[in-house]
Amino acid sequence: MAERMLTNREVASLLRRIGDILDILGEDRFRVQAYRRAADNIEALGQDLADLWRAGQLQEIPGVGKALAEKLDELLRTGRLGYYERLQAQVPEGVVDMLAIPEVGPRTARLLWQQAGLTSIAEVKAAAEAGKLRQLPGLGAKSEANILAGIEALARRSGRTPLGMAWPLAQELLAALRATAPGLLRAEAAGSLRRWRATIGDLDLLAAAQDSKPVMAAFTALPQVAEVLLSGETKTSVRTHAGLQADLRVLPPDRWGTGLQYFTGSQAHNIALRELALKRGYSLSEWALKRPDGSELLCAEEEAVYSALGLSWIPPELREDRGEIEAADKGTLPELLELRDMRGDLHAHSDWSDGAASIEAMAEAARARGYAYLLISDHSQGLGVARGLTPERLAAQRAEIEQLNRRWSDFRLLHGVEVEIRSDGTLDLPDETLAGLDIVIASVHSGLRQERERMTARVVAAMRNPHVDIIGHPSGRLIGQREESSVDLDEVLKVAAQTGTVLEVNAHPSRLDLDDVHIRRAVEMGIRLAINSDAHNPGGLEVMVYGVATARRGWATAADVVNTRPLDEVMGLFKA
DNA sequence: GCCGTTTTCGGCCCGACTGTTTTCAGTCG
Repeated sequence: MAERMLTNREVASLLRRIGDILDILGEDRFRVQAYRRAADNIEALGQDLADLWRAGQLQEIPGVGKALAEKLDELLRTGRLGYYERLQAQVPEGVVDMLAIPEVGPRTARLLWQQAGLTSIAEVKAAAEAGKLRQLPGLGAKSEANILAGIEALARRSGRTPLGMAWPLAQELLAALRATAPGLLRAEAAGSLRRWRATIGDLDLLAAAQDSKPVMAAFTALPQVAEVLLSGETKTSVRTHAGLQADLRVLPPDRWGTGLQYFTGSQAHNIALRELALKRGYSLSEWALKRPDGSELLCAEEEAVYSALGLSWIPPELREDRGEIEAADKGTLPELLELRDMRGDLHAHSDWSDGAASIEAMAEAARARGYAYLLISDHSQGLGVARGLTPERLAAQRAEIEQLNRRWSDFRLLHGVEVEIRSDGTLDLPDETLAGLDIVIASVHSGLRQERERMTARVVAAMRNPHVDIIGHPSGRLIGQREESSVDLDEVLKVAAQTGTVLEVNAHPSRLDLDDVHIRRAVEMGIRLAINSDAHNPGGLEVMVYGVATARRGWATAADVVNTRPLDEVMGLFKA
């Protein structure tokens, strides 16, 4: 067995790398796609690939057949893959890296390598600057400039943008477009924004108008636009001053349904849906459902697209080709959780620790949202930077909360704490203190770089403490800033299923932790979730919408989430 | 490479846009 079991992500990235090399070598594109598809599905597992391997169930993963199962077996058994190593010997690493340059695909990378002898992005840049690329067959001065611009964009780009930053930007662009574009009938965000993915590549916007030209003109004239990247009759791409790329597609209103369906994606969902359409006698594109005789079935609404294919409408959050089409076909899609199902928030801070507002202000903000309860869960003593609370200050805080609770008949403050899970796995407050609180969240904030076994043991120890009710932001990731800790979430889920510990879906857009993939696995395992804002000021409660969307991406229903329940049920749940 | 209520062989989504082309290849989503 390998010294250290490879993570799903590491395996997926190796498979993608194989796909890239095969692509550059000019292999059959469906073989290339097979590696990429398998990589996606392994990343979407939510449980350790190694577990499936031990159970002999690798081929149950969609897109993994006999050949890939054999390769995965070798990889998991030995930590190496001979096939990959032989491929690596054929194409220099720097050539594979060139695929990351916008405008450079497999054919161009191969051309740059074999015809010009370039083997790294740096060499391509130097050659472009020296005007040597334009001499290559099929490339001209414009291509050379585009490649150079692509390399610069690559260096500038910091990867995908967190949902919490992209969403407001998209709304701003849409509002500006609605205000200025002549003849605009509808305009909405599509793409990964509409699917509420945790991170966004480009902003995908869709508009309906009889005449696209004035809409395109208004779009490129928006003050947010820094540069027009490409513009055609139905599609325009721009770079905004914020650095994000935004794509606008314009369609006539009677084709809005197929257009929105197409532009929402995901690509994998669209491919699977279009394959199904072919089986059911249609060719599906953004323009229409086309019958074999060439006649078109136009769909002004998205529901009509799915129903024409015999499917129930699929919520955008589920459109990742992870079984949603089969479920829609059988009529077994889950009734997803809605924002309005949320009756309270079980993670909020006040100015007793590192929050910015009084308990009273936080309570009134929660009441204004229509909540029936709010858990005040300030940090514990060990987190010095957050002015964490000692047992004595917690007792004083309890008195204030009891005082405030006399005020309302329709709302209740709950008293809790977000207790530190210390490096050795012990908790930062004594059991007798924890026993006196309504709900205890246990979280890791320090020692995040511990190795996997120790980190996992810490969290598991906390879960086994009978006073701990919820594990806060279980993976510790900060999107775009910090990878998740080394904690073995697979093990955490297994223990949660035993102990009944609730796992948090931290709704802050920089966390979204648990992520969608592990939420889905938790739901399958019957683990209860709490979707919490982790608010540090009254406005912070508003991030709940991101947490709900992430839970929806994990196929969660209201029944899976404890803070959809009324106060008495919640209290009963945590007392037990 | 995978996959199968039309197939175990022969399929594998579909279209927009650009650049370098005289009709199409490459890239992207």
